[in-house]
Amino acid sequence: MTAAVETARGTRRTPADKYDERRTQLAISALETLGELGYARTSLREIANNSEFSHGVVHYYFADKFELITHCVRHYKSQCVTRYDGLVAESRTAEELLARFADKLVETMTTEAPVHRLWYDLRTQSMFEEQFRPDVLLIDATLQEMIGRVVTTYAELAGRPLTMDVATIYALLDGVFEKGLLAHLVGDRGASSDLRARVSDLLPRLLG
Amino acid sequence: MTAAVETARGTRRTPADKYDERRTQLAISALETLGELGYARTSLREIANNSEFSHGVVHYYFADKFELITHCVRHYKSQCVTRYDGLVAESRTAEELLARFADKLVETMTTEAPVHRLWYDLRTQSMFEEQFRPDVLLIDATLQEMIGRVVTTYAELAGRPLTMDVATIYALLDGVFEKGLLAHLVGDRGASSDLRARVSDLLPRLLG
DNA sequence: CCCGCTGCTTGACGCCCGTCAAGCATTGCT
DNA sequence: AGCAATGCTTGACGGGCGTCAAGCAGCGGG
Repeated sequence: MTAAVETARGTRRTPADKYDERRTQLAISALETLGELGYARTSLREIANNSEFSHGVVHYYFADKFELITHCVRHYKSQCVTRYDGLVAESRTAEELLARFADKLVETMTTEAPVHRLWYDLRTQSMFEEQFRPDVLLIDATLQEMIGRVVTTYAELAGRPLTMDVATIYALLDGVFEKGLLAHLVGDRGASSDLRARVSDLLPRLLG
Repeated sequence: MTAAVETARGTRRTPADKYDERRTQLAISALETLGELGYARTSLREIANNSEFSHGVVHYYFADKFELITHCVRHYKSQCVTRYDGLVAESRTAEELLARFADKLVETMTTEAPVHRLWYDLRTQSMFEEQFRPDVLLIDATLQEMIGRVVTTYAELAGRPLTMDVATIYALLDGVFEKGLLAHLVGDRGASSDLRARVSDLLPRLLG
């Protein structure tokens, strides 16, 4: 089984690697299509059309549509976990962290709007379909932890304690971000500055 | 045209009334089905199955699927605008208003979960599909005004000014409610008490 | 009493979906 | 060089969808 074909002595290019690579490649194509059309209107044929493969290949790498989408959201998660870790590690003052965090939120809202609306789409789907819940809840918890690292570092730099639990803070920021994203997508020019202002106003209020 | 059949002298039971009545009746059936299955999985046949009519009747009262769904969301809006007006008018102290508001949020989250997840579903659909945006934005503005009436009254009763604009407050509460709804739907027993606690904690912070 | 209109059902259409089997092309091993 | 396994394409399937046309039932007006 698993006839490894290591070219030299190193562990290079096993068939399993190729396989996983194609799965990820298809998952990326799928994420792009899903981000463009949304879950309801995305078909496997459309995903394949937006890739360099034909529609039948999906069933070579995935058992069914659900396994593909699951693989997609896991890939998405692996990308977004570390999105704010850089500015958390680098910022030296609370004010700097807050400014950079707000800027990053605005940037990701504008430049990665499709993937964010997809996230909200899938999270809402999980309210209807049980199948999605494990992955959605895991990603939601991961995002919450990410936000948690930002705000606890912010509090430490400010030398003052947080007066709210991280889960609630995440809910507040999520509401602000979702409102901003919708405004941005419907063409509201003030969406970016509104988001920045709201985040900049909100975080200082959370300190004791 | 429009041969009115007023029975007595009053304006009673014109054919147009019957027509609108059926439209609303179908819209209610549609809302129930949509709340159960979500937008992506709801078909016109399924809607008709959950009503007392057959699948063809939809096209007698609505031009197409989109017109039906539009009629649905408008009916939904007309129901929810006044949801909190009672407690706004009746509450005599800020504390009473806050407690009743939090209770009402919890109650509506638990007893009307399907229609709320449908609202989040449609709002997310509007991020992808332009057709939905006018109605979604109008409902969102209506909900925001409703929340605005609650919090401004709350501030007046407390004798202290609001230190945040209504749009931002709506975003915060929406984030808290959406998180609560998801938790409730996945079976989290603490969802209700969490929502109540978060709202009870949040509103006092918004006063100067 | 019968006719015609309104309200609803039934059935059919073309389309697109997820899925899968069969076959072709390419690669890599012996 | 020849063969077998791998990787991908093609085409077909059953089914569900939105839509719509034709037809039936029941009621009200002449």
